Amino acid sequence: MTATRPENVPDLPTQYAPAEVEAPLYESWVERGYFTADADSPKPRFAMVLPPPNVTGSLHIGHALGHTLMDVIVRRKRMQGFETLWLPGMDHAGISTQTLVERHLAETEGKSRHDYTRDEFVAKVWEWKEEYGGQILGQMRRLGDSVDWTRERFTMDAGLSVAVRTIFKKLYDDDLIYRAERIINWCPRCLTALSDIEVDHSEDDGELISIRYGDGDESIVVATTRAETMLGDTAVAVHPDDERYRHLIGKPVKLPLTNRRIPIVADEQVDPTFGTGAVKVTPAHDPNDFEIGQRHHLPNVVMMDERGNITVPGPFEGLDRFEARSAVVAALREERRIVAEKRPYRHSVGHCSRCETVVEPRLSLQWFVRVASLAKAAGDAVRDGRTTIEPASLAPRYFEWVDNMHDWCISRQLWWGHQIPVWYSPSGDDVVSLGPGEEPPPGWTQDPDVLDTWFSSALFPFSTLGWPDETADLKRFYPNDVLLTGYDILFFWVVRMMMFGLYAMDDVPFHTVVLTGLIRDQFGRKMSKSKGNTVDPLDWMDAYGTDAVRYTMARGANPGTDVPVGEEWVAGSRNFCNKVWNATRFALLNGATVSGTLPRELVGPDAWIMSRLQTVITEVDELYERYEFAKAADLLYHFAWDEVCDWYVELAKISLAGPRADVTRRVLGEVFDALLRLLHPIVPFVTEALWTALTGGESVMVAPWPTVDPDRRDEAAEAAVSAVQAVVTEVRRFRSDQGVKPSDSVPARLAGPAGWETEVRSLARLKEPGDGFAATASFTTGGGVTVELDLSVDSVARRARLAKELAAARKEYEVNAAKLANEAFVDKAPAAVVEKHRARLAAAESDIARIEAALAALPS
RNA sequence: GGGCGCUUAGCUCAGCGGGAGAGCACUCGCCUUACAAGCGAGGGGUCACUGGUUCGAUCCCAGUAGCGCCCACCA
Repeated sequence: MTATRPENVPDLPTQYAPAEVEAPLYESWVERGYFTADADSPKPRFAMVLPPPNVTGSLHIGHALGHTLMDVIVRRKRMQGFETLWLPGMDHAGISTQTLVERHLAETEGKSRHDYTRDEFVAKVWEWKEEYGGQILGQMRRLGDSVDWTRERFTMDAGLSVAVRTIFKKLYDDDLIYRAERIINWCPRCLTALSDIEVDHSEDDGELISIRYGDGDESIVVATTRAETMLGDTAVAVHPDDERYRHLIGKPVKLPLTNRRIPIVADEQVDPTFGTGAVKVTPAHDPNDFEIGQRHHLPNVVMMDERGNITVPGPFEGLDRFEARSAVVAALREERRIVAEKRPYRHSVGHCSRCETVVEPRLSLQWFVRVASLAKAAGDAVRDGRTTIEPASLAPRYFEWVDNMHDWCISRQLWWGHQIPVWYSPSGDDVVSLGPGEEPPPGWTQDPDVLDTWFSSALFPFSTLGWPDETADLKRFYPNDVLLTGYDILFFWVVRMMMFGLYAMDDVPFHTVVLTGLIRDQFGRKMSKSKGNTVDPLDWMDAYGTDAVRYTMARGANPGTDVPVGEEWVAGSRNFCNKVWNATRFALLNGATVSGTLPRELVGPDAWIMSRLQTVITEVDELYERYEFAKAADLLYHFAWDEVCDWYVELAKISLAGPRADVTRRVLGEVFDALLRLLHPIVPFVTEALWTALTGGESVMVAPWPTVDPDRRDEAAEAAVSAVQAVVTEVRRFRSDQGVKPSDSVPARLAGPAGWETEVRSLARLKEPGDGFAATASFTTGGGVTVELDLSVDSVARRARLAKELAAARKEYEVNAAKLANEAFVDKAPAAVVEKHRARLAAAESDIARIEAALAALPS
């Protein structure tokens, strides 16, 4: 701060205060329209899909990761001159929202959904949405998301509803949607069907009960984990080649606890090696049994209602499925029909992904998407490279899913959602699907069910752009360029967008799928409420600033891998922001400027840092193109801190006091201008505050992305500074070993590195030898620079250091000597490698000589 | 049962054929006039184990032992 303070320089505090800086910036960006895409712009375009958060949601740490990375991508593209569109939206989230509003109504009005008509209830949900929904949108602003708010959409809004009806009718007319009675996953608590992927499987403790059906020679033992479903058995199946049971095939057997007799059938599906090799068949309550039932024309006996209560008349009627299980087992035990019981028996059990209730396979009339052709197309698009998955290692997961996909159950027994656009004639015999604006004949009634939430989410990449209308946006921004999302919703969403995008638009919805990992805690553990290790990103933003949170996210994001985060890391990121703040503050206080010509020829540190900058720009670009966020963040961190702050700023302090001060002021301006622009996508707020202060420009957001100037590369300058760094570090090590205080300036004589003596003296705190200088200590650096100092030496410390260096040098010598003594190595290794080891051997040799001489010269 | 991946410094992770790296943590010394949210210096690793390929392996191959994730209709 010794330099004269330039006029009109903003007065920056010595500590970065995020709360004061961030708040006004975001709204000013929005007001100035920086986020708004222009469909008519002549610029190349870049479009990205935002995974629409649930209307019920609030920003969690996973969003913080995804949104940060997406914002990094889109901010860089914008600076690179692309017309960027990042379209925000929300998902109506059928089951979650309905459940939440039901709970809300119970609490506030003491009423249940059934106290209202369907229309009234849906109106209540909309009221709730207006009042409480969309919290996350404000939080996205806080995080800095540069989304185009003028195009915000909601999956239940009018336009998207038109898209849903349009594609439904198209699929229906193409025979790709059908209604059928199938075994589906049913949640007895949510009272709705679920798709396969809305069921989570876990290994639970159950029981395996072996039951004797029939008596005497014609009896047969079956094993089951669900004893209660025997009330719905309509057969026993065995493998056709199983000698043990061949004589029983086709014969009836009496079903215990009932008056029914059921046939013993032969079916290939039975595994003769499992249990007794005989299996009870309950076609209405098990998907496998249903298939067996179809093949053998067995009746479907439904023995349970939609809540999981037994409906078979008799002693078990009215019991729920779990009560019935023990009651049935007890009754069978009474009749001495239990042959074996294994408890606990661990087996896979499906749970509702929403409420964890054990899912009940249930025979039910539902709507399905026939996925075979759609999934094939989705797979082919990735196979032939029209869409690429980053990282490629996650592509097998995608293929595994699209190649083995079951038909998708899309009907849900809910009120909140897109009602299925199908109408039935009064007799129920005729069915019609109607597109938008089409009216059903009088007296026809609409199917009461709604569509799976993911049905409308799957349309997001084009429904939000106006489809089915041929809008300017749709022509301009479809297909999108990038979709970034967590690998956990690859199946839920990515695959379905691929299917519907290819079907409706005849083109992929996006060219690149970038998959991120999941957030974990600082010990790499999954975050969960039960572990108590969850974090709220907003708390961290309050404590350390948004940029610190964003930087932490970017720094952890290696492609496709999980991202551990911890509070100390956020603090470290905050420190980095503060470092950049103060370094820029230094530049400002010393008159850094971006105006005026930068001389073609630079010398000294100015030439060096400009050369390094070119390399950094090149490397950062390469990393971003490969979605290597962690490495880009790390590279910029080290360039900013280690090179710009620790060396260039210190060297600039020297030139600012000399004749080249004006050039250095200009280079300082150039370097910080570029550095702030390079950092902006990751840490938009602090860079905006600093960049506008430094340059007086409008906004770093719309400043061009730095490009490489090859003429600024200067290998000689880089080599010179490397040599200076080596000498300075050696002198500092010597001082530290010798216990010299940092503030003590030691008289010293040195020659070299040529032309850099002033810099070395300054950085190593060595002063010119005055009258009466006595060289009481000296050493020669690895680079051959001899430094003589007026200093009394602690021989013990010095000897310890030299001994350590000598050991290292000797080891280096031996390793290289051994290699070079190996004829096979010299023969077969590339010449350059051999040469390198020769050079290392020579260096080690001279180091040994130098260190031994220094040791010998030490007083004993 | 299928598929994918991991094991590198105390912790979390990069590196992936020719000299073991980062952040945090740790030790010592410093309020050196941008920054103590800082500065300087330092310590710390038979790169899970066993074989193989190679002139050369943390890196490639095989096996072993742990750990993790995803998918699947095993009663």
